[in-house]
Amino acid sequence: MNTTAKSCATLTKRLTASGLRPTPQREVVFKVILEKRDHPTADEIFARVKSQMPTISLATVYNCLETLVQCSLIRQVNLERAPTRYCPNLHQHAHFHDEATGQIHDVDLPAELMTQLHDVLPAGFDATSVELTFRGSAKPRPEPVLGRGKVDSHTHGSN
Amino acid sequence: MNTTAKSCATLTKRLTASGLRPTPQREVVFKVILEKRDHPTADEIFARVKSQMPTISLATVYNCLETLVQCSLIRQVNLERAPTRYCPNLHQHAHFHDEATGQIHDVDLPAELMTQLHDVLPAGFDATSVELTFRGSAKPRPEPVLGRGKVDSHTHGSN
DNA sequence: AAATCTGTTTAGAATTATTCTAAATCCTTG
DNA sequence: CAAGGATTTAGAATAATTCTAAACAGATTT
Repeated sequence: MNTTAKSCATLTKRLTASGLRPTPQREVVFKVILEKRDHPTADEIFARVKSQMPTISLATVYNCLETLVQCSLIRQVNLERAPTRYCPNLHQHAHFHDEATGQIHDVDLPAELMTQLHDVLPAGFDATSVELTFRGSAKPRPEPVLGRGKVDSHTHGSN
Repeated sequence: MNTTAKSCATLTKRLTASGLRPTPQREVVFKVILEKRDHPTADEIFARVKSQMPTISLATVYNCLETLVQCSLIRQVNLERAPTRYCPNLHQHAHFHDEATGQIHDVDLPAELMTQLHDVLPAGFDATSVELTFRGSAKPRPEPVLGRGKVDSHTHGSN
């Protein structure tokens, strides 16, 4: 079973579980996001999708994205005052926004740190989600990975 | 020296340090944000400011806010797809966004945790700022403060 | 198969926060 | 006082997103 088929199965499962239909539009939007593992805006996704399905409308892309987010198949990333971006990486991770290049990098968050983050909340505060964003600049690294932490490999959990 | 006079002095100092002028508009916008320590939008600030200075324009409020943010006199808070909010609390803190009420609460972040956050970044990644936002719901607490952490008192550093 | 029903897609209009523009005004300094 | 740069202002412009209402699709019932 290849990745596309697998993710398509996941999509169908999640959608039907919520009483929603696995439409061709939803499939292609999801596929496009998984394919190129960056953090595209709705417009960029629209452009990529149109080459495969020229009749799709921007409104549909927005609809599909909302659905996919609701089904926890993708994540939404809100930066500054910029258009929303979408992220296929479902692992717990933070975002590093390189202000020089505009690029967004995923940064792994150790489970231990997540625990500590939640412990920072006073009693009575129940967080359903945490968003952590760094802003700054990243030096280009000639070597693969040599840091203290590591940049997430963007895998879409196979579970 | 009362708080208003003090913060006004800070404002003047910071502005002139950047070659900017301490105008009445900038003063009143800053004052209004310090007065009611919530997280107002530009529109809300505009409304509050207009009662004191009826001739001010919304564009000016936006201009002033941008200036104040640049001088690190206030902080900008970006939530979801909602209008930008502004925050007078300059302590290192996170935000808790109560989805039920729409309210935003400041949450203190221990310096120790900040260090750990920065340590999560791979080498070559230099963060100039960190934004941490929790989303969820907060149970109303009848008692003052009883949590593990504590809700920030919103003070505007007197240094 | 026709009729129905619900969910989905679509194009385009509408909304809305924010930024831009260009003119008027205000300070500061010569 | 005149000149010059910064600031304010009203209103227009922009741009991301949402809304609307009609068309469509696919499953289910008759």
